[in-house]
Amino acid sequence: MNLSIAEENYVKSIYKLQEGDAVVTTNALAYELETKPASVTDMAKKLKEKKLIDYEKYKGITLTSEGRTMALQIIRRHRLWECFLVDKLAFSWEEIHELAEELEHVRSEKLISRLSDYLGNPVIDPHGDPIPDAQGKMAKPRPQTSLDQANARRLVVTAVTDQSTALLAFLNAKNIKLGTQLEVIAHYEYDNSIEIKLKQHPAITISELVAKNIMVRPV
Amino acid sequence: MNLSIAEENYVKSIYKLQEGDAVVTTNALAYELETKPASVTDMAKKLKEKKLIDYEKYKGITLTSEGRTMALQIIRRHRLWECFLVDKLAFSWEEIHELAEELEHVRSEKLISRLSDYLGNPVIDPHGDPIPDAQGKMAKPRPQTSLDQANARRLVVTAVTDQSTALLAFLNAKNIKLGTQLEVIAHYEYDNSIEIKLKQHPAITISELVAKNIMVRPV
DNA sequence: TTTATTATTTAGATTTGTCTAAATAATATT
DNA sequence: AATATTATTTAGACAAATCTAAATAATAAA
Ligand SMILES: [Mn+2]
Ligand SMILES: [Mn+2]
Ligand SMILES: [Mn+2]
Ligand SMILES: [Mn+2]
Repeated sequence: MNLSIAEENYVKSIYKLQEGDAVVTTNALAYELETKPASVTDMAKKLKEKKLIDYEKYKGITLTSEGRTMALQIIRRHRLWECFLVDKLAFSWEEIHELAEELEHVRSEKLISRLSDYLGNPVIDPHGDPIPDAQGKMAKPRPQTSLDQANARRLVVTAVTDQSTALLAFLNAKNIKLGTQLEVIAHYEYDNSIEIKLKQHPAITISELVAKNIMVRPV
Repeated sequence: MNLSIAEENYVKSIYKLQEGDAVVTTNALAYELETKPASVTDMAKKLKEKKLIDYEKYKGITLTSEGRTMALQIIRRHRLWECFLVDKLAFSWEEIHELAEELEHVRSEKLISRLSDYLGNPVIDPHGDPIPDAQGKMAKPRPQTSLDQANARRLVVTAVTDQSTALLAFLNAKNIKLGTQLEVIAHYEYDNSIEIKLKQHPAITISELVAKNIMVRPV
């Protein structure tokens, strides 16, 4: 089945909001896609018709297995293009999401399999997210927690859950990237901010919001 | 001004059919875009409104200088992606046009300038067509003629004017590519076919239609 | 358990890009 | 010059994707 660009964006967003099994609400999807709830309802009917989602009025949306397959293909294309932009064209991680948002809609199995080979068949993208293979299988991410909930002291950054330019630019300014090792110095109860130290850098304090979006594992 | 994908395809096709200065007819454009004349008339009104073409009822279409600028940008993107597909992903020249037809619509100055750098700022694409630079300037192609009109005996292939998979696959089968040197053995008046010989290959006879689409210059 | 609030859907429009069929203009033929 | 043919445009329709405003359902608060 051949999806339009709009349909692909819906399917991808539903996958993202589902996080495994949860039901996706009309409002949440409208917010994610920066559109209006009425538009989501319209599209939900179409996607149901195409058997990509399960949907009953007022009951929310979930992907069918066919829909999930579609989503994983789109995500694969998105993340491979992100790798290309960073590895080959020297873009930095906050610039690539928007571009990949468009490149992901060029549908060609052959193009993507060649691109993957060319990049050395990477399994994680520049934000630390796993890349599905041609069959839709993803490397199960190694156990990781958000920085605000980590209890070990010495940690390594494994992913970033918010790909907004604002957060990524902030992390650039603080020299935090994937693989960066850091040490937790203190938790401040008052605002849940966290003091951390990177090698060769003075200690800095980051807000709870930032900490929630940095994924880490014990080094 | 931001063009839709459909508008970009129209502008590019108009540029192609204009060949410098000629007026483009409604029918010719409909044929080129595989659409209907009525659709072309509708779009012509929109493009005129956006000042990308000069158009008066029944008088045909020409690009304004703004339209030409747009066309050259799209062509630049198209041809750079073609280079990428051949040079980096090892596609062959008959597979790339369709893919570039989609990739060309990802609009990002920065992406294209990085891609161009990455490819070594090529000035001709895999079909021998010149690539406009960021300002829209193209290397004036070295004087070349179609094989059926060449009068020198020893020639080198410089471009192919028809990018159809059918022709390109034929040329592959006959080991003819850009840079291939060949010798004209005979012209046959009856059907205007031409006998040619490539080094290390037996002589072959090619039809007038093929010869018309192979561009050459004296070696 | 009513009532108020929030979430979702429907009704009806709009924009973009396309189409078919019919009308009109331009060009070619007799 | 009249007629036939071809090219182009118009009229009216349609599908996709979106929107606003109004109606309805679900949920929370009183
Ligand atoms: Mn997208
Ligand atoms: Mn990513
Ligand atoms: Mn195109
Ligand atoms: Mn080309």
